Amino acid sequence: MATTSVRRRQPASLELLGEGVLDMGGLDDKLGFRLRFAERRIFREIGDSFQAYGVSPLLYSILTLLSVNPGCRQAELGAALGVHQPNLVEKIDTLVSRGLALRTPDPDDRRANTLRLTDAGVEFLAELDRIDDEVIGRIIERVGQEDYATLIELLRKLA
Amino acid sequence: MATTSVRRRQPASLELLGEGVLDMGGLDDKLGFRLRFAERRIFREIGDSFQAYGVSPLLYSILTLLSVNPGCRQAELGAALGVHQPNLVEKIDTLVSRGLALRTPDPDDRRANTLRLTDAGVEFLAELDRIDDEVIGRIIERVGQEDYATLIELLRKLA
DNA sequence: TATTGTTATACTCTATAACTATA
DNA sequence: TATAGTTATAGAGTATAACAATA
Repeated sequence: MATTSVRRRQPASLELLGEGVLDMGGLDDKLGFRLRFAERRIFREIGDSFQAYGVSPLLYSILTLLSVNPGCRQAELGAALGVHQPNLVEKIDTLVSRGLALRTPDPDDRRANTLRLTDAGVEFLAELDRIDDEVIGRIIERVGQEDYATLIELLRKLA
Repeated sequence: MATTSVRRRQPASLELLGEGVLDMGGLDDKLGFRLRFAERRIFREIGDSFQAYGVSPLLYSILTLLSVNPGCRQAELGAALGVHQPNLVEKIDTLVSRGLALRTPDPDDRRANTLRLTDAGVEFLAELDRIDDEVIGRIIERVGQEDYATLIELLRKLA
């Protein structure tokens, strides 16, 4: 056990190290730590690709669900994504103000809104899907098709 | 303690649904989505258990590294954890103000501080470790020892 | 010049209480 | 009473620029 600190210089780009600087004390074998690192890595890859379009991973997932569930309500969207309603309002506002989605009062229940993509939204999502496919393709290339599928299966089992 | 009827005025715990409400349009087969769900689930389990101690998963990881690397610098800690230095300052402040860690000027380099746990910090971490073991034990029980190990291995490969 | 720690700032995601207008 | 959406607010975690002291 190290009684004095290991003198390592280099601050260096955070994303490249993570480990190798200090004794990780078993931390790097823990599920929480590995999940955090993996999520950051993947979200950075996807997020960087989406950044030019002003879209976060969450916004992309909202667009995806709206495209498959036209006319759904905000409450349903929030439940499906695991996002609290108050946090969804601003996201929908963004999509509406950018002309990508419509928020229409539900005639059957005047408390509710129904959501759907505009034509511009459909087109926009198609472009994002193309980019997402590229990114995922690179990831699969890196870890292999089989491990990729196993990983998704295990993550599903976990949560 | 929850035997009395708990009045649920709120959206009925988002964490239990996630899917099953809408057509997920393949979103639930995507790595980013699954990582987000899994990380939230695990961090909630760990975070809930730590909440009574006023400790977040990140703070726990800091305590762990300090215990194994006494005398390390803030820059080293940040690099090992993938946390930018400005974001680390407040965390260290917290630990110091709670009497769990010491921030001592490095006599060899007067720009730097060296960090180490106090006796109270060591004791505190031991208690947190005990709780963490319990939580991880439950998770392993849920997914099985083999899948748990595979998952960590694949996450490491991914990031 | 470069690095350590720091301040300030901002953005994303998440969380809860409380309001409104309906139901 | 309960629900759908909203407002306001708060807390994590993460990101960059810039500064003082030191190397």
